[in-house]
Amino acid sequence: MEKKSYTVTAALPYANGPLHLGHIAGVYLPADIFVRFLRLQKHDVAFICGSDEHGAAITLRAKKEGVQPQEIVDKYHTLIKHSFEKFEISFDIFHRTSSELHHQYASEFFKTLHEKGAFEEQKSLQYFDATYQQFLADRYITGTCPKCQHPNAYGDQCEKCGADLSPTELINPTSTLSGNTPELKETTHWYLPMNNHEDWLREWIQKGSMEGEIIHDPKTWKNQVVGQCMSWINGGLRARAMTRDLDWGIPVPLPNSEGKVLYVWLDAPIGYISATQQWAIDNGKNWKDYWCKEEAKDRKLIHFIGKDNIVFHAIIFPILLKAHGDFILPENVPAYEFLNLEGDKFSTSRNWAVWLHEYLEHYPNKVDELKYVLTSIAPENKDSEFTWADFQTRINSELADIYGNFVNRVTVLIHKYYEGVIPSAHKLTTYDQKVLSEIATIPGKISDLLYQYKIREAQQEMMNLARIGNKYLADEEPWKVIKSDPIRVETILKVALQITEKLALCSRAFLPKTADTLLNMLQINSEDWDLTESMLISGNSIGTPTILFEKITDEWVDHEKSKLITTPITNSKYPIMKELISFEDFTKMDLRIGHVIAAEKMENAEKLLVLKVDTGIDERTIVSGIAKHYDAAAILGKKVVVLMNLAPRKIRGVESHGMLLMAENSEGELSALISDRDFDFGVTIA
RNA sequence: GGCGAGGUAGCUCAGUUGGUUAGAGCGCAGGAUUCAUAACCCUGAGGCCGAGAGUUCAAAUCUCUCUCUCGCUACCA
Repeated sequence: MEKKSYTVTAALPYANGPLHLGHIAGVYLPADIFVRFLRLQKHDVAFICGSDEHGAAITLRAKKEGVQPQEIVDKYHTLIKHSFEKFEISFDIFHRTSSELHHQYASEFFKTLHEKGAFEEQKSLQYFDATYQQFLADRYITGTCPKCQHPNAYGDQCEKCGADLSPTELINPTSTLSGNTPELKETTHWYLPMNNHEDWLREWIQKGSMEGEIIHDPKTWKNQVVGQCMSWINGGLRARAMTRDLDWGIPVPLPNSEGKVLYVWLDAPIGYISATQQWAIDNGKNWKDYWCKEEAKDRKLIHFIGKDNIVFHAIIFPILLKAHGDFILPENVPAYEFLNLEGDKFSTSRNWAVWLHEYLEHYPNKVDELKYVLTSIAPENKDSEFTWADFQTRINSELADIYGNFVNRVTVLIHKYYEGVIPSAHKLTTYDQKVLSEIATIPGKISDLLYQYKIREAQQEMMNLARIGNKYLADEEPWKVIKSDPIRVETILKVALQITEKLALCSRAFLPKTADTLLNMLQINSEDWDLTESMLISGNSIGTPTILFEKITDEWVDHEKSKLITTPITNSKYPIMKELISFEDFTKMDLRIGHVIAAEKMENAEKLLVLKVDTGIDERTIVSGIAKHYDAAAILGKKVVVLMNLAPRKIRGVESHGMLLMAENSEGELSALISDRDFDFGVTIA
């Protein structure tokens, strides 16, 4: 039984930056093509998206720019929404997680799970740092070990005697944040015990079955998705805390949870549901028809995402949906790989990107061109690459030369011979019939491919219509036949126009603007994906020929490439100044020049070096995350600035006493600070 | 470090359960043509299918080792 209705989501963009072409090619454009196609197939579809506006990264960005988090999310929500509109991504709704409705529903969702016992609740007395107004994780507390009297044991463990501890056992506990004595307060944490869900997840992902019933075909899922999920499940899922200590987000809707918000897992994906609710309210629908088991029995839920989001959508969100009980589970999670740009990864921080809003501002009439190119290189099964030279080639030698030129040839000929009036067909030759039956198969081929999420190949099939058309004209040579058999030419051009018609119809999923132009010209108005009979009416006149796609010049390519290299970063690359501190605060820091007398890379760690530093008063071990910038030999013998009196901390099993001070530039590169007068090690800095 | 996914013509990518001369588009070369956006049409040349070993009558496809790329994850105060 073929299901006839769909709820399609596209990953919520995070509202702390604009969209670039990588986002578009790997999520939103494929989803939009799929949805446009489904609508033409007369499926009942809701296409849902919105901006994800919570989380620590946004608060950090707000601090950096010196504004409130709300300002950040308002700015980017608006920018992103407008970009999607101009690029004609046909969401039914583009909502936002900072909305009242979302807050309400996410809270309700949390409460339902809570009532059903989906969480493991842990009440405990936990140390609270009054200065920082936050609860302290175990490792942020040090004190004297009750077993061996070691003075610097951690809240979870004493590495001197190896004892497992809890923070309340420590004698003289100290907060490593403020250095003050923390106070004990009662707090509650809610954990999602994912380990309890391994069995059904395994069956659901590998076999597509739930409680014995097959609900999807796992063969249609991408390798990468099944592979990564099974690797997580086989590795053993762990309980994870569902709350965070943060003041920006959805407050945990339970007592004793001040200062806690719902973690992203219970926030962002619920945004799909709350967005659907808003849309349903606005359009007189029942949102449950799109999400709930009872009401949406035969509905397919599809999540379009990037590959970094696989576990989130194929394991965690399904657990939440199933634990809630009312919901259907995703039928597929088409995950796309990443798009690169001119040989390098897209990078927001390095400004190595083509920003969608800038493209749309400069080239508002080149929407379909960009869609064509991005679909051609959609990263379906592996990372792919965008270059401006390729952009030019694809538009010039494919879109313009094959598609645009074919349409132009047909319309010019009809104007030349019939003053723009559609001629009648007479007797069809076997070649005419062969061509007509060939083009009749194309919508079905595209359809098969799109149901398998193969949008590049599907778009190729659309282009094949133009190729067939060009070949038909070359074979039939109406410009020659007109001299000997003008009646025959009427049939030839009618057939050529039928190819154009089919091309226009198939283009609606991929190149909506172009399709509109063509259908308008041909005076065809159909909401169906395919037509068994042509709707062209002989005697109607078609519009004047226009150039559908202009060629991209070398200057354009050079210009865009040069912009990539020289564009300065939009926001200042210099972080804003931190809060003022008192002189007393400053003098608390003990800074000295140290001499690195031993250095080795820590095993099994990418970024860590274990250093022995002579500080004049002692030789101490410091673990430093600089391995990407200094290998052991390069730092050995160097004089470095050491923060001496930072509370010791165990890093991957090695206790680190103090830290090296490093300069960090906007690229994230590090440089050791060395005194320019070559003072000996051991001197103090003030 | 652990795990997952990739490495196929100059470029962007397909290759279904291992089976005869490894495919497409673009680019390139030659030819034909002029209705058309110096476009279209025909023909052709380009691949040690990342490296090495193994299983098999047969391997791009299965196994192992290595290597490069990307993602997730741990660790970077």
